[in-house]
Amino acid sequence: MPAAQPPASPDSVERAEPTARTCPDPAGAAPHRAAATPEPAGAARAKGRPRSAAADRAILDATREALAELGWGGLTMGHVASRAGVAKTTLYRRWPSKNELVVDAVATLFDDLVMPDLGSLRADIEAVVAQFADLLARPETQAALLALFAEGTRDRQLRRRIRESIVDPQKRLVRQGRAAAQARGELGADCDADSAREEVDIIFDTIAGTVEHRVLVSGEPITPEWTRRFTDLLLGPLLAG
Amino acid sequence: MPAAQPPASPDSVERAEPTARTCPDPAGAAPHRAAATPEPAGAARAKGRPRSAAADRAILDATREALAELGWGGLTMGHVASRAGVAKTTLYRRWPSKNELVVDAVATLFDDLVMPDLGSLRADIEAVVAQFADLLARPETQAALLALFAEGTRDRQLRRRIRESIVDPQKRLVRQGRAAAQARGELGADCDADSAREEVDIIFDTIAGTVEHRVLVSGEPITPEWTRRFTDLLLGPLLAG
DNA sequence: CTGCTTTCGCTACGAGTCGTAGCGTAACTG
DNA sequence: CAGTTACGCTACGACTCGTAGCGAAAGCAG
Repeated sequence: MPAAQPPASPDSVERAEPTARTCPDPAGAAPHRAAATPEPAGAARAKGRPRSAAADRAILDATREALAELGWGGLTMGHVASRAGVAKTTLYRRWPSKNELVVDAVATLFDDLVMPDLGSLRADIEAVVAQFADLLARPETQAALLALFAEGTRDRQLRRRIRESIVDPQKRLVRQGRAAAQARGELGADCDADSAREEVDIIFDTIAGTVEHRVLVSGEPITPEWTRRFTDLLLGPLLAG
Repeated sequence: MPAAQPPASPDSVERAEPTARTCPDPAGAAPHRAAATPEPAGAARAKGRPRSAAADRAILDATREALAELGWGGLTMGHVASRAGVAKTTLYRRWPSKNELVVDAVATLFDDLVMPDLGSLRADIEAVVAQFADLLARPETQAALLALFAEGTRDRQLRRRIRESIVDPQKRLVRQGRAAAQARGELGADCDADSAREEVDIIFDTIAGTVEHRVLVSGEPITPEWTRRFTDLLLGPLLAG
């Protein structure tokens, strides 16, 4: 017996303002295709009915909600579609699979992290660690992050997408913190660009990896006391070098 | 049309020596049951046909092979069963789901990690990091570890099982390294037990989390140069404190 | 206004997996 | 011997996947 789909009032997301462009892939969701079209880039082709920006937002919101409620394993494309008031085919027109959809849905959560510049390197590090811990405490993040990383170990394309959308942008926090500390005189100037980038990478992997492991694997909370001890670990050689 | 199962010679794993006890759960695979049986523990009830230890090994081996070839998402219970030359029901009699099966299949891989005692804390740390990096380079480990951690964020029972079988046992490496360094005089004696345990925890989370993040998320290799710099990070406050 | 193009909601489909049940048989104990 | 448990095998309903086809809607060029 068919008719599994509820009425769901299909007009609920139609006819909305086409303002915010959180659109995942304006030129088609096929990044693995190697420039088959003649025109190189840009050239916003406005032919035919445009894609509903409201549907984009409804889908991404529904994805985050479903992640929080059902977790990674419970999240299905059909579920997201009906929750967003959208047909399943509409999802597949924009994202090739669950993985890419969740990357876009979760990436925005990480944009809220900021480098506060509190006047000392220690205070800045502790503040960022606390922010990251709060982010990892959210159910959407918990459900999505490690599962995405796991999928990324098998799918190079996906891993690249995760890095570009979620991981690498956060390295700005380390760079900003270093710059602020250098301006204060807490840290010396960079010797050369390569060495500086390697140091940023190692500090980033250490902070991100350690906090993730503490929260998501060991399952223990990030207390101010823990943050202080962890910051001790980072500050020792940093201030010395 | 049925007959999807190949002949597979069902006797291939039957009639084998019941020696090695890598058996996952001798008292039944229901750890969530709260001691319903009258007898408290032990009391090896040997009634009826005993479970085939050879089947246990065949299943765990097949699980590791399938993980390496197909990854976490490609691993199905039916696939493991036919690869092990065993009925699917036999799997479900021992493990309630894929998650628990993979925990047992992967746990043994981590037992190979050893604390070498090379004469200095730095050499010991670098050796353990290199071992861990090698372990994380194996496809079975890559496919399983992060996926298990991800599932564990939703399933408390599973997370406990992961910690008890895979994660926590490796803390011995940190304890052994500390003890060796203390014997050499590189480190001072412990003040109290609580403080020592917290320090072991934080060092463990830092090493495990950072190396995992570097290899599995950033996807960059663990070079001797990287290991040296990372060890610098750990040694600074350790030797000072 | 009339075509032309693309998106949309909806339905339907084959393929695959899940976890369970039932059956007859095998293995081991007392 | 009877009693008990594990095993291989088959079959099942429920579910998800990703795709195809349809008619209708929403834009743009003329």
